[in-house]
Amino acid sequence: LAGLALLAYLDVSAHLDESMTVDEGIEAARPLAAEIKRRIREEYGLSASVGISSNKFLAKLASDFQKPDGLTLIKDSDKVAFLRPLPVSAIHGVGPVTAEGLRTLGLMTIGDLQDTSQPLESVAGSFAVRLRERAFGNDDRPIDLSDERKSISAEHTFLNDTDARPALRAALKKMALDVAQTLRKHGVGALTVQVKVRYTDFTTLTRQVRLEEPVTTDREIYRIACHLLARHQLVTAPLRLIGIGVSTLVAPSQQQLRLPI
DNA sequence: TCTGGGGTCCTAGGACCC
DNA sequence: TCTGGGGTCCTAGGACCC
Repeated sequence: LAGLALLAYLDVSAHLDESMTVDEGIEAARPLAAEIKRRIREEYGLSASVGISSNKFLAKLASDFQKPDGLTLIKDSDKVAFLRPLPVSAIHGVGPVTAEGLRTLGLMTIGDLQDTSQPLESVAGSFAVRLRERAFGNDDRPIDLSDERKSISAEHTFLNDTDARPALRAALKKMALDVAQTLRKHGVGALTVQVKVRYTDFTTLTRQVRLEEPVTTDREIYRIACHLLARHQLVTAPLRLIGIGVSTLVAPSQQQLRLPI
């Protein structure tokens, strides 16, 4: 049976008494969390892990803490100590590359991050500022309620690497159709079309083009994808993967406005 | 995870404009 | 003709997340 994981954030701060301290507010949310867990079990027969804290970063960390069926609170007064022993990779946004970069600076745990005065820009770029904030449990990201899509894509990895044109065309047509259907579902067109290829040695290239008018149909997307592949001569060796993506999503009927002069 | 698929965000260089 | 600087758009690639 396949697993399915869902994550949701709930901002209940507006329902708390103004006079409460942050820690009192976190504690006050406990009955609500217990009720949510109870109803998920009752209505869906599923367990859920809930984390309660003062921001999204800590709430997610808390929900991961006691994985199956947990309910974890991280109080503001405890957060710095709670974070100290955790590896830097526990911070959302720190993957293998950043973790290795931090390791070369001698920084393995979040506690190391709290204690260091070294500049972190060399390994984390503009993320360095947020990285230091997270190390102390600070995070001011709001809950994002918009469901706006920035891009839509489809890709296919072949069982056996291929440069056979019929196989590539068939894959491109299917992906163009998938992308066009998603565009239609969201009621948008795309001003940018991208192709992606990956070769046997895992080298991956992308090429894109910016259009004057948004595309909406699978035929247009397919045609532009073929054009990009040809123009940049991307199919000179067998492909392991081929993909199509669209971005710069706009209203489909958008017309170029002309000023009457 | 010797590597699947669909996303977001960031960076850096070049073109182009003022 | 070369000199500056700043801003925006486009393109390509990479890190990261789920």
